Amino acid sequence: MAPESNNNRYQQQRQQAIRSAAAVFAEKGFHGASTKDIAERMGIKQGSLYYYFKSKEEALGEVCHYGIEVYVDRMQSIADSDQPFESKLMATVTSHLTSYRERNEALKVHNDERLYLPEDKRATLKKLGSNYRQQLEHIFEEGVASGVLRESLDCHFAAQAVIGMCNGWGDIIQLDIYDIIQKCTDLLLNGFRERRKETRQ
Amino acid sequence: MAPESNNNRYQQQRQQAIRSAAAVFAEKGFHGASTKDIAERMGIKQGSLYYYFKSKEEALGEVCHYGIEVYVDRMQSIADSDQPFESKLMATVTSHLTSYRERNEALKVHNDERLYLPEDKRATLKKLGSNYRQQLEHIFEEGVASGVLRESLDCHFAAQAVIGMCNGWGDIIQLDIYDIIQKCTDLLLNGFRERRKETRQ
Amino acid sequence: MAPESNNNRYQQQRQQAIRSAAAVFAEKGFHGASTKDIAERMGIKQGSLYYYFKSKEEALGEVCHYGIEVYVDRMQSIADSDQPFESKLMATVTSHLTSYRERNEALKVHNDERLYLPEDKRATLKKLGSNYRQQLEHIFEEGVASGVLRESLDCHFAAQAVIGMCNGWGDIIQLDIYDIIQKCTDLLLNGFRERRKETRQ
Amino acid sequence: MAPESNNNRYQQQRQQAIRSAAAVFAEKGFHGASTKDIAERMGIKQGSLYYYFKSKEEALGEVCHYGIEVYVDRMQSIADSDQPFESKLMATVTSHLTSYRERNEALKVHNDERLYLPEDKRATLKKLGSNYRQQLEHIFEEGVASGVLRESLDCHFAAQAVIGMCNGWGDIIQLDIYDIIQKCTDLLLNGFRERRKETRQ
DNA sequence: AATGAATGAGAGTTCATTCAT
DNA sequence: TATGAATGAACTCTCATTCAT
Repeated sequence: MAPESNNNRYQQQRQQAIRSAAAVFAEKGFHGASTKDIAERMGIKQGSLYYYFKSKEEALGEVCHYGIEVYVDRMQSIADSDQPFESKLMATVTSHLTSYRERNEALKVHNDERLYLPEDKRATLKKLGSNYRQQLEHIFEEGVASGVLRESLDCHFAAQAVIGMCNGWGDIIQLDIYDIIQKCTDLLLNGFRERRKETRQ
Repeated sequence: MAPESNNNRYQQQRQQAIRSAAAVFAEKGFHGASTKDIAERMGIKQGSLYYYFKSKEEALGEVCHYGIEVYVDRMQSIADSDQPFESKLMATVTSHLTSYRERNEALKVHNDERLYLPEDKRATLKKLGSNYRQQLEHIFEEGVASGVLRESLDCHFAAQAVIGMCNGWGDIIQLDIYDIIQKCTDLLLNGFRERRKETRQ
Repeated sequence: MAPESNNNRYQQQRQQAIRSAAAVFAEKGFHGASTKDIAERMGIKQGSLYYYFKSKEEALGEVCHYGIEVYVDRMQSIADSDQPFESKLMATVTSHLTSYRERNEALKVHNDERLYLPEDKRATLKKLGSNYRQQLEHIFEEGVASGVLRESLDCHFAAQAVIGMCNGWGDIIQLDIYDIIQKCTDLLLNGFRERRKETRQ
Repeated sequence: MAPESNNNRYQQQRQQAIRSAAAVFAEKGFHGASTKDIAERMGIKQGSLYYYFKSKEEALGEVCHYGIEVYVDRMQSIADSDQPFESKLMATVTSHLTSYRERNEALKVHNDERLYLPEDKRATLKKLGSNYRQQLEHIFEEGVASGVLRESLDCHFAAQAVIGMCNGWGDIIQLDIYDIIQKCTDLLLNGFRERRKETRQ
């Protein structure tokens, strides 16, 4: 039934389906959303959805994957680049915040609803996610090594804090994103305290 | 049928019901949880729940309210106190993180599931939440006024960032909470950057 | 939900449900019958059926069990009795044919639809069924030992043949059952019996 | 669209389709089997089945017909032959049991699933079936007339008994079929035969 | 001659809710 | 105060069937 090939029409429609599911799951949550909602948003009938997914759960899986993949890929290329620490940090924040904007729905679904996935799918996603956190940790370690960051920094904590803070802006999309990026980066580097003597750099 | 207020036994049982609902909603989400689940956790039968709530939605409302109320109250008393800024900040972080731990379930429900509430209930909760953020903003404003924080600080941003970062630790109950409090406060005040010349404290 | 106890009303209704399911499964087959059919025959609404069964499959299991239990019990008591072989044979045929009449529907369901049961339930029923066949075989062995039947008789074959022949009358309930019993017994007896000079009776 | 008859390739494919349907219906029952199952077994896609059948029900009709036709034809030629009674009986048992083996699936479907056919199709099949029974009855009548069987024999009963007994062996394909034929015939013969002084064989 | 895509009806199942007791 | 019983609406999912290509 479900063609494996590069059948173009099918793949396009399936992508459509994933985006529709993302939107609906983001709005109502996995259990709150019905397959009818998804199909309607896509402009097909409920039963037809099953031509593209073999279950609602599969749809959730696809959405989550779709939501996190770019997000992770970008971090990879940031980590691989050889900018100085400050640039990498800002690039990370930017990536995180703009990914959120572009694929907002799918990423939100990944963050909030992935727990309804079966164990094995969740494990796959988890690997992607840890990957992300580790890369970020590594960036911090480099920052410490290069002397930009304090010796005593708990890099694991730092990575988690960045992620948390960025996720906190998820809903508030209507703000000036570049302003927030700026301010976040500044906060992470310098904190809020009044700077004494001369300032850095 | 539903006794008016100060029948004591009734109020106790109702409180029980709210806590059970909190636990179940936190674990499975609002739509993923059934009234039977809630009743069972409470040790009564499904139908009997309706003696305490007139609908599942009402239960959600109560849980959310219960989840946020102490949280807000504490912020109030922190704001009203006259400690220096640094203390207030740490108190806030502490409050946020320990509220999360104590009423973890209800607070989690508030954060993740309140969107399923009808408009009016949601508005009430939102007011409480904004209240919280405003108080926090005000604390930052005092910090600026007292010279501890930089003149240029965007206090709205700052408040939001604190909330986001703290919320990011929600699931990670098994960590040393006082360590995290310490590190969060430090991050907010000083950032991660290597400190030059002399540091304060 | 489903009370275990000797709650009388519940048990009665459940029995009703089993009988309704038997009738409907017998008429339309397991897959051809719908839970709505069953509920309607019982005079309740479809959803209410699930108060008595947790799945359609469970209903099938109960019907099959109900169908075969008396059938097997009777064979037990025939085997345990100490009538001569001829009487036991006739009693068996009588039991088989009248069980079929009384619980016709449930027994038919057992014979035709039990393959849709999950492995474990089917195993339980199979044990009951083999039990039946073995008892019957044993009766034939006694017949041989007592000299009533020919030495060379394949008792396993004989038992199977009796069962097959009796089952063949399942649909044709409107006949004179005692006539058929008579004729079956006669057919079987004179086929298996050691041939003497002149015949008895 | 559907080509009229003697297009050869079409007829071959259609025959294929019938056999596939037989196999699938036999395994899962009419309602338990899907058109997709049938198509898959045939190596075509679901929708293409409708080039050969205009409905699933038509497929069932064809299978049932296919299942019973040889079965009946053989009985015809046995009845028409002029062997002695004993030979005809054994031929009948042999035919019944081996038809079952050869066309096992289609015949099984005829026996178990024909009830899902619409009234008129079922009537057609019933006529074929009665035909069979009547021919068999007639053979018994000849047996009585020729003095091989007892005067008092109920030939209708006898025919039914033979059919029942033979059908009882339907599932048990793995046995030595010639042994069963032998034993069945012996059982039947010596049961029905007029009892003489000495026995034959 | 065959297929991919879609459909609509109906299936089994769950569940919030009601209510007499 | 609590429950057993029932309900009806909604849900996920399956499937026979159609039809343009």
